[in-house]
Amino acid sequence: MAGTPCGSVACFWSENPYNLPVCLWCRGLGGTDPLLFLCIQDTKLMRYSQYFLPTLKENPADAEVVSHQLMMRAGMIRKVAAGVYSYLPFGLRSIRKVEQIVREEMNRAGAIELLMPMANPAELWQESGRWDYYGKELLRFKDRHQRDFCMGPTHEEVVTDVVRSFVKSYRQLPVNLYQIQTKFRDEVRPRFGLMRGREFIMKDAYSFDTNDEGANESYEKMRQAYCHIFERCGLKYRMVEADSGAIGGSFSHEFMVLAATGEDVVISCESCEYSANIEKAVVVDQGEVSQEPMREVERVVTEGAHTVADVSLMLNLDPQQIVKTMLVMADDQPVAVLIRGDHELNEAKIKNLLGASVLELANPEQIAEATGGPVGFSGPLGLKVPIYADNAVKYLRNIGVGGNEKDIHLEGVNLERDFQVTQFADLRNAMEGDRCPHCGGQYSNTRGIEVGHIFKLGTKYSEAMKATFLDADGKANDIIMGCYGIGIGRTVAASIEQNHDDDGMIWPMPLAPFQVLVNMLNPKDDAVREAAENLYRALLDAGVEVLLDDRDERPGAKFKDADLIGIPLNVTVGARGLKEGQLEVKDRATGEKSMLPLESAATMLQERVTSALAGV
RNA sequence: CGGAGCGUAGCGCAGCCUGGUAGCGCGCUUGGUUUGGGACCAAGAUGUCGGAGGUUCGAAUCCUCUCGCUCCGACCA
Repeated sequence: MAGTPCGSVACFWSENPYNLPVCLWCRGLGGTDPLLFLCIQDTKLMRYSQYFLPTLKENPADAEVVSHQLMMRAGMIRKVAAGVYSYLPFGLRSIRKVEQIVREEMNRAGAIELLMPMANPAELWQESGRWDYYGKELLRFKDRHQRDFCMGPTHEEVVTDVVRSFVKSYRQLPVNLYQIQTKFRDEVRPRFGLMRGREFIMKDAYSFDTNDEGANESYEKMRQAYCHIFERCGLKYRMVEADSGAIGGSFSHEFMVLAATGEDVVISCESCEYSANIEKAVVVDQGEVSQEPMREVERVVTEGAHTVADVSLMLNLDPQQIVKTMLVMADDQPVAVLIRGDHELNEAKIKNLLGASVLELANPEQIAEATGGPVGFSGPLGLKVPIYADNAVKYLRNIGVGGNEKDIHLEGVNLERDFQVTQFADLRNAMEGDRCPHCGGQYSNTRGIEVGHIFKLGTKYSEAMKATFLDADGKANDIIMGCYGIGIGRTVAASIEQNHDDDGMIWPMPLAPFQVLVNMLNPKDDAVREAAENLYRALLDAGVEVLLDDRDERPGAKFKDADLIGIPLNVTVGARGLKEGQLEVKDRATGEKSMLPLESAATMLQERVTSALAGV
């Protein structure tokens, strides 16, 4: 279709039958820069036959979750190593959409973009103490001079170093710096494609304030920006209270995209707005001490009974009447934790209660040493280690517990009379049906994918790294920090987890790699070809991101690919509709089909794109 | 790091137990017929069977080591 180049500098163009300029590089129509005579249309105008969008009919063997499978099948990503991916053109477009939304909202919230290096010198990490603390997740390497480096898994050190070297006065604060950058965390077990990779794109922002009030304000701004971001992405999400974990700091919220396949459990109140990560969700201490008369302690042989379920059967007691004794090592010190049989221990809560930096379940040797008995038969009687108990335990009478010797449990055991507890606390996971601490409503469970996390850090890093400012009185103070992350790739993956069906992905308009797919059903039919090309041009002129499927494939194959790649609006240009002067539009999400008159199709499609973006 | 499993054509897999010609489906190439929901016919191309060593006349197959990958667990923003 393209003519012969004339050889002059300007002649990257030629003419086609429609009298439109054709770029000789990409063979697309129009979209050429009139000054440079170079095609600049790569972002808005695309022909499938010239594009790079290799789809797969079958699911790859190593993809377990839907988002991973579909991203592989739709040619969005390609695995390079465990947890390390190339972003192929179609996938990258969606990544860029998320980045752009994030960038706009961060800028609007007053944050300023910068870019920090992936390779970090060890000195900065030694200064904060995390070189030793971070563990194997930190990918370390040496340069040719044998100097230690690591790949940045997060950038508190680097950004604090930047700020401390330039910020001297309270007049220069507050400031909030962010970047969108590739991180590396050498995860023990990367999985689920982009959901938990080792290398991943993250937006991380860091706020610096002179006082607590300012820091809270910065935090609040970010909280609001995050809400705007996830709303604009068209995702169903919840903001939940979270445990601040290893990063430290005083409070934090997670942003969870709700999806059945989520790795995290979100507890939310059915009656009010309260939502929390299961690690954090408060369990209200309530109940009445049982008035059952105390029985005598009785030894029962419970051969081979290791689990609460086994013991419950053998003792003929409800799991609620059994208390399990779990031995944990808190910074290498053994501690016993009592939990009612039908409850689950919450390790984050006990870790916080003890102020331990490392907490793990005791191994069989440690259990034997602390209790004198084997795993599965631990009990509180006669224990020399501190005993912490969940609140629920204090309301029980005549409980069943382990006997600290093989195949023995005890019945009719009672608090105070038979054993003492060092301290009662909320130590279990919240469950469906528990009471909300704010309004008394009921908890319910949902699953979520953590796509954002905001922390109020305080002075943890500024203190360690001496990032100070002079206040109005000329006195040096530690800068108060906050940090705010968003997993970009994970947000794309989460969107797919939340929006797909058996046929493929269903993009929300704001994240869709293209907004409209024009399916030129039979490219050999002149009328079809011309109508499709014209629509394509018109959509382009209207600023719509459009992919023209001009491949000479069978209709079935093209429809299947269209469903798989999930572009929100699919226009079919075929001989059948053209006879009536109509085009068929299918809404990928609802499957709803409607006919559009040829002349006004582009305008109507543009309106639908615009209103979808506006969230109407 | 503990447990399980898998590496054979671009993708999905069979063959291995019981050693002897490397195979199937999809995809790809060429020609023809087809064209509104993954077409059909014909002809093709594609493999150091993850790597190294060993046993054997002979190894995809048996043995040892090694590398990579996946899943469960532990761990983790």
